[in-house]
Amino acid sequence: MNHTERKNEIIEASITLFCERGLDLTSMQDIANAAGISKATLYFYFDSKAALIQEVHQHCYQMDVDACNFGVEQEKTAMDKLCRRFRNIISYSMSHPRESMIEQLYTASPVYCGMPLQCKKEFYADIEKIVLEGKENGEFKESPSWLLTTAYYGFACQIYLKLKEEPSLWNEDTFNACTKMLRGMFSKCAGVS
Amino acid sequence: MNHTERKNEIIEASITLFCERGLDLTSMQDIANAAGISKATLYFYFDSKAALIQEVHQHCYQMDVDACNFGVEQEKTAMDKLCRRFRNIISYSMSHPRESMIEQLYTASPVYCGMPLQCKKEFYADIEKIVLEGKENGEFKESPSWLLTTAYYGFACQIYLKLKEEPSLWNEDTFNACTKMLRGMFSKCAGVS
Amino acid sequence: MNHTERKNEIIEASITLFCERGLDLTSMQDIANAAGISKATLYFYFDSKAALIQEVHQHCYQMDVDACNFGVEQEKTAMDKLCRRFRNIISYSMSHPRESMIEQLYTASPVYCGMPLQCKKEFYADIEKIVLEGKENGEFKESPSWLLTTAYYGFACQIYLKLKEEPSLWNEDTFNACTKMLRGMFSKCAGVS
Amino acid sequence: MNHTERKNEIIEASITLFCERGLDLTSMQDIANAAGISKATLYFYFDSKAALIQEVHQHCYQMDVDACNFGVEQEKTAMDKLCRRFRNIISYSMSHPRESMIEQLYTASPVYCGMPLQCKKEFYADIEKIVLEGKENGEFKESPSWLLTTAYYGFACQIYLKLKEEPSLWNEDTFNACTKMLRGMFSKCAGVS
DNA sequence: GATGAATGAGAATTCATTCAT
DNA sequence: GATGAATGAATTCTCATTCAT
Repeated sequence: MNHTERKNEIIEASITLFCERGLDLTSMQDIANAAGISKATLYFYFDSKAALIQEVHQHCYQMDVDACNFGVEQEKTAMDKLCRRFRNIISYSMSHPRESMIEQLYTASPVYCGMPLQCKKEFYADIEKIVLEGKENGEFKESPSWLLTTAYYGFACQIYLKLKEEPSLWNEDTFNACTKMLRGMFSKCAGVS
Repeated sequence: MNHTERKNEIIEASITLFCERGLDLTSMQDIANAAGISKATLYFYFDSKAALIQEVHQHCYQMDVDACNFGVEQEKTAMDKLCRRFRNIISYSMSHPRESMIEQLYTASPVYCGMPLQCKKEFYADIEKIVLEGKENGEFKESPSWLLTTAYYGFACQIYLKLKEEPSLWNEDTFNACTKMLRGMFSKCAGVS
Repeated sequence: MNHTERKNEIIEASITLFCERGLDLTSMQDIANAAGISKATLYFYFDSKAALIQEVHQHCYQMDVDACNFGVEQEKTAMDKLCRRFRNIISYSMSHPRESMIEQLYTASPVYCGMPLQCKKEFYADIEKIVLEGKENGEFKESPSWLLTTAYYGFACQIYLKLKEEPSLWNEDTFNACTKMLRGMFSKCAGVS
Repeated sequence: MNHTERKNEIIEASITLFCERGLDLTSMQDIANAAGISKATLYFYFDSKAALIQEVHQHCYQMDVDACNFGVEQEKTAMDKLCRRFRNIISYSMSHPRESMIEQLYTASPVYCGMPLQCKKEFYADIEKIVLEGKENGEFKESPSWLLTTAYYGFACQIYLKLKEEPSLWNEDTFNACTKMLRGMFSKCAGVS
């Protein structure tokens, strides 16, 4: 096993433990044990616990960002892109509950992540790009783009949290109901009643 | 100072520290120091750190629930109730950032709160009641009530997180834009385009 | 046993261990064991190892300063004062070898004591006062007072180190030979040959 | 670079680090980094940290011994030899502060050097030889030769320590004042007043 | 010759909790 | 009610040393 492989193994073990006990209550000893190496060896791969957490989060975050963008560009309308992206978010999160949780743990920690939204920059940028596109071509409401972006993000995250607790709710009907709500939120004509 | 007053003082000190360092990295000694009492005395008021965290969260959660429901019943339509409730959420959170953060910290912790959504039961119940009312009287979409409830909750939470980082964004225009989006999400006629 | 007594007990235990193994190779665990308390209790009395070392050194240094000055003021001539002081230095060091060694260990450490001579300020000041007195009343050489002071201090310290390794050398004859040398070093009339 | 050159490079790096952090708080890793080699390679050149310290000290000590004896034999009187030696000591120490400090660190350590004076054998022997010569030919006092030797050594060492902190004090006047004191200490006729 | 990888032992320090006073 | 004193267990991190390659 080479350096990178061993490092990934440690990251994998860390992810599992962090999800079970949280970042702070998981000790380096716990991680070393789970990875089948000594504590000292753990420090050979990561300079400190903070550095390990950083890398673990980066690993999970990057997977998430990539998964969410998959196939989005091929959709034609901005609305279709948002919906595709939504499906990606949920699919990825449902199939990677541990990685998703790492992101939540990291984001929630006042110690490791001071600015919750700052540390999700790429996410916000990717969504906002679609929002701006939708506003420019007249698909979307006149609402400020930060608001549309934030609303979309909150919608998606919360739906995921719900589905995580009751996975059986995730099916094509649910997805359709979600897109209907997204259209209501974003489409120019909607909500003026 | 009587028992309850002193207890509240400890809770206040805890809230501040928990926000700065997180639940796990704040020690009982830190709290005792901040409250101006000895560590041993702290244990006179709270059986354990877990119990203290529990009470601190309960304190914050209850304030939040009460603040969010304020005046909601007096609104006529379900939509108006949701909007009123939304304004309450944001107003309360903006004026009580520490208490709001405690809720986030608690909810995010896999140790103290296993089921994130379960520990927000009242919240969900209160929202769902309005949602059901709206569906019954034909105001709202046919979407499953759990979805409407979840979407509303995610929308509100995320908007707050954004406003927390940029408080100047919170004004009447923003509120109007939010209600427009909420109508789009919930109103029967919207988003069918 | 009250706080101060227990603290002194810890200092005593520390002195012994530091002499045997040096400052850095004596662990807080070693000290706790020797003092018959737990490591955590040790930290109740001293904030850190550095603080403990500081206090241990201060304790030893103060004893030394006091012992060396004993009876010096009652001597008439500056030369007699220097000789009396010399006898004090040797007597104290011979009867307190551990405390003397602590001073050497501390002074020699680039970590704990950056400026060796600075941390012996009182010593130098006490000697220099006598030197200046001797120069003013014409007893001593015209040599710079820093030189006389330094020479005296070096002389005394090294004699002690020798006597420590061969204690049987310390007797009245030796003392007389020493005073003869001191007179040679300091007296105006001497060394001009 | 051959074996010896590389070894000397390691010794050089060690000297610098030992002076900054002391013997015990300098790690083999620190030294390897400073020498630009891996920790494992370091063990190719030195069997253990103790062996490295031993060699580093020996290196510094030998330089010191050689420098101090330079030209001494060519002086005629024992007194001139002592003075020449004194100048050598100070000159060497001032131009090799790191090497001098290594000797102090080593001598002060109860772990590496149990008998401080024993480990300076050559020094003592070299000085005592001159002292005996001076006593035999009637130049020096009748004082025991160990005392004269020790006094000389202490005088020289302490003057150096002072000059190290204030190098500007070292000039020809100071040297003359020192020789005057040495004469006072050693010359038969002096200090009998 | 050189080094990446590994580790057992141990370092300083902290923590939640207890209890006699 | 309040606290000084105490501690076992755990935490992060380091160190000298080894060995297969």
